Amino acid sequence: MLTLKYITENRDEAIARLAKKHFDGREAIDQVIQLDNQRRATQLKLDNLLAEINQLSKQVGELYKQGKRDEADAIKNKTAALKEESKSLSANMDQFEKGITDILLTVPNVPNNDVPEGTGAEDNVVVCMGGNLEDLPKDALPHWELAKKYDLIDFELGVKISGAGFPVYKGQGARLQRALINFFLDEARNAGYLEIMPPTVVNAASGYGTGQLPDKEGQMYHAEVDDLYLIPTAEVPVTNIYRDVILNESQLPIKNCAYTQCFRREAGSYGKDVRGLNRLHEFSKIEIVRIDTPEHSYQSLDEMIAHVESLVNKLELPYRILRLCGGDMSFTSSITYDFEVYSEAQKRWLEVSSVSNFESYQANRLKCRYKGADKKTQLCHTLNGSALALPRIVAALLENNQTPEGIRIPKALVPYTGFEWIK
RNA sequence: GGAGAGAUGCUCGAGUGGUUGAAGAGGCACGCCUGGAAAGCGUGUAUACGCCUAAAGCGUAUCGCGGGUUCGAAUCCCGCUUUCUCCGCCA
Repeated sequence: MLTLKYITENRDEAIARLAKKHFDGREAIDQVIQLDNQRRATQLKLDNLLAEINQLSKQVGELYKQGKRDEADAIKNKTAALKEESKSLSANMDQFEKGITDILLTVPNVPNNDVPEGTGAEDNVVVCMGGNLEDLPKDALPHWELAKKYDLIDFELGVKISGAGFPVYKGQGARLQRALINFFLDEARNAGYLEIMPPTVVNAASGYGTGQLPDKEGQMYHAEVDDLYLIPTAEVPVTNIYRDVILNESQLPIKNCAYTQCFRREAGSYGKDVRGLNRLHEFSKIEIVRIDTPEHSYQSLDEMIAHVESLVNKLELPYRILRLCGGDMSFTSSITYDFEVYSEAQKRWLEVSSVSNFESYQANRLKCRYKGADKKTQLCHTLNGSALALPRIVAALLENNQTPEGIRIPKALVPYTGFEWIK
């Protein structure tokens, strides 16, 4: 969430920047400012009152030591009234603070100035294109047909075991999954990321830390008996490593990567978007996460984009990079770049990665701070990106590399798959 | 799942009702000393919020978390979380 300090000191700027996300922040921000004023006034009163009580209590101790019981009892009566007052002031404080937090949780992050104006996907800006668009024969098959033809993925079997959106990978299909996971992890490690294997279920505090709760509650699977959530991305457990942590500036930037299965309920999805591998309830993803200083976080973002770009290049996939417009960005992001690969057989672009800088928005909820050379403690910037999500990469690989002889595996991947062709 | 014992600052560790934000030791930082280093000596070493234009300073809160008792709680009581030991179960 945005910091109270930013909102109270930059009211007009915050409102103007939020407008780019098509969020009308006027009411929320003015309410926050008003509650903050009440909070300050109340704290001043409360602090003074508590100081008085502390003073009197010390006197009581002294008087008892000196044996002056009557004087001590007189002061005791005095503090009783003060204490009643402090209780009600303290209750007010809690209310003001809760009110402020509740509102701040509903206010999205302010977008970076480079974020383009726009309301939806059609307004995103293509900043870069790469790779070669393959010429496929007219009878080219979509990946769900190829998966069946070569017996790589069994969607119906998944329905039987779990439900729609839980495919079963078999034979070369399963080996391709494992190969991609290892390939992506090795590439990340070579780029300096520390490999993490985190839990795939998290508690509510972690959900709040990265912002999945409360606003995306319905998108996560929830194990109610134990009040645990299945993670929608490794971002959640990995970023929460740094919850309530004060780092030293010399540790930054922190670079972590993790492979996990990801679980998404995808309530409300339908149609061609969910065909085959395009949208699943469970899928594999390698995530890269960085914690950095405000001064360096945009260089980190560039490095992350370059890393993801190197992956799609090595996989020989045609791709484009989009800078998302204000209307298409996520709630918590300050700036987001999407990677899409082209699926020749489906004639559409498939999103395979999303790389974002959250600036201090996530860090503020996480209380992830660092101490610089000047001994000052301040909020970190957090960033993350997929590097990469498997299903749509698999879809594009199968579709774009289909030939009459079988499906060709890109060179970079062969050492991992152990086979050059899917036949 | 059952029984018992713990949880104190960067770390170790003292503290069982009254200037205890917290002894002592270690670590770390800075300074002195030294040709240089070690040793030694000195100083400093949490976070959040508030007051103040700001700094300095002051106030409040924080000894796993949340509540309670009390004029006053790290210390007493209740609930929760978590760690360890033993028993049970188990990949």
